[in-house]
Amino acid sequence: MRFSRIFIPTLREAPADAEAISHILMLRAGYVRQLASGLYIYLPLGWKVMTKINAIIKEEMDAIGAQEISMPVLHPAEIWQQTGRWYEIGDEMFRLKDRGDREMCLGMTHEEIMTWLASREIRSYRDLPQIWYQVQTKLRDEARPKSGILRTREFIMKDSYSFDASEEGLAENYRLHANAYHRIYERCGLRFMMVESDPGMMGGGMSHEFMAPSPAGEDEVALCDKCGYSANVELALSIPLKLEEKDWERQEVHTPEKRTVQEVSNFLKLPPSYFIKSILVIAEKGPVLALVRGDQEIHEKKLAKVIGSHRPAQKAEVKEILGVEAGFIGPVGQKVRLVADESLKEGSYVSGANKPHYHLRGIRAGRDFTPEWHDIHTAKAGDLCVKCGSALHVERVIEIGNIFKLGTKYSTPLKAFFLDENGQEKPIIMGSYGIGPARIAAAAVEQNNDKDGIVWPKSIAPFDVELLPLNMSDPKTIETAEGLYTGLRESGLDVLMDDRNERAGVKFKDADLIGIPVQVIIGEKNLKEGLVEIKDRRTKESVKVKVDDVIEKVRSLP
RNA sequence: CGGGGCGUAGCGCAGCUUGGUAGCGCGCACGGUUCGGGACCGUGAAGUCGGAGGUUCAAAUCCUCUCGCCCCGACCA
Repeated sequence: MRFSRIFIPTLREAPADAEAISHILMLRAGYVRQLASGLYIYLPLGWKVMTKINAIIKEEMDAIGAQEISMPVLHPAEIWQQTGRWYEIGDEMFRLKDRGDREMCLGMTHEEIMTWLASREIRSYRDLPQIWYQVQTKLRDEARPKSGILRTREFIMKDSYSFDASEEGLAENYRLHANAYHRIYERCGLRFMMVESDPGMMGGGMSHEFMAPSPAGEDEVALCDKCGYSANVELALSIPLKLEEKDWERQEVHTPEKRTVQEVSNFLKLPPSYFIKSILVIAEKGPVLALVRGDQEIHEKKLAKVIGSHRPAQKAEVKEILGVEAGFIGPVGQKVRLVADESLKEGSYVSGANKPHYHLRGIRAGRDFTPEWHDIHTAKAGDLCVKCGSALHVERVIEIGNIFKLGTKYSTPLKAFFLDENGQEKPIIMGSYGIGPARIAAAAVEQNNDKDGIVWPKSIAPFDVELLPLNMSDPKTIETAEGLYTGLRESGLDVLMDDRNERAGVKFKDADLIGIPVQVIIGEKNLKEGLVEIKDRRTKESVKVKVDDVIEKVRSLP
């Protein structure tokens, strides 16, 4: 492709509302433009990248026997009502009515529709297993779209669904998908990891997420270098560091106006870890007092798994329910439901005395209060691994894919049954598996850039090579560039030639911004000796080679 | 949904406090000089100042409402 004929609107300055590096660079380099919040246009370069990523995904899906199909984006409400998700999912689902006043929605995922298809077409164990997939647009009315194409309201997703007669079959398809995903991300040149994750509203059993480390990510994972334990912090288990045992008598201490753990900690000259943080929340079934060690944070999702959805209590509610103002509350003597983090099982602690301006020192679980025990603290760096006991670290990541074992969550309500060898009717056992190609692209940019722009991994770069004839008024330069342009293309490479009548500096700047991995620089002086320069975008190192050797040299690059 | 910020030419911004003919840089068009890391000179086109209402002789500027976008949080198949 000739630069003069492809639309690449590069910008010298980034639009002020872009913050994430990938967002800034993709705007500046002319890959994408924003239509509205969470809605993006892919320009020619951006779409080429997406096409390459999708091609890799499709190859690997086909390789595990998955079959590509295509489903509508517009769905009748009825099917979603049958699984209950029509009611469970809130504002995130785009809903509308057709001219006949029938309720419809825009597809945010396709478990329902895939299962509907299976329910009509699959009758026998002989029809199983199946893997169906599509690369198709999803719509979700996100509460807060952000970071350019990382979180949008409309996005392309590769979603696949497995259908099996047995749990063993599901396990095999789950494993096949995990392997395929590894290959996909490797081929896309990403640093990534697979971690345990919370199935959330997808339901079903096991699930894993594929995560690309990046400060731009929205998730955090806890990792153990020693044994390989890795999990989203939403469910990561960890053991907070043990405390030196205190041999306190149970005793009230006067703590005037000292309310927060930090204030009392400073006042009593005791580390926060010797305190019990008591937080009152209001769940659907009533108030719950949640307890964690003073140096820990409660993880809302972990707590929600125990007590259901909940909200923090307001100050007036604390006074009314616990009989004491916030700041001096504690578990001892309270009648409300107590849910405590397991790290509090042992040891002697300080908590609020349920009496204004007093705290209680020397309280022990089991003797002074009896809570339900759960892991409700947020795993943090330095905590110990529950599997091997060595220190965990925590990393910020971009979620680039996930895999779920669904079991019969969708097949049962949608009556997707098959007859087994014995003529018994059974629900199909399902899995679902998603990849966001735009997130792969964004993660690739987040992980591969420098002060001058993007440095694409070779496999997903919009072009393989960029030719830079520097002086377009020099006939010899043009002749050489045209020759190489034809030759490189004939050798199977995708070539961008900057044939614009621009100064060298402009071409260099744009080439670095756009980030094509290999640059072939055709300058007048080198040409007099029959040489051109081949430059690596990542290292900025270049070698001079004879014009005749360029094609072979470029093709031999890793 | 809660908190914060911002809407002035394609992009980046100034002007608003203290109301009085809408500006700067980049980009864009044309002419000339230049030509290996975002050139220079000259000429020029381009803006309902997000929108509506109000105050005023007069509103980008003051007031009210509203829409949009970004960030933090909540939420997130």
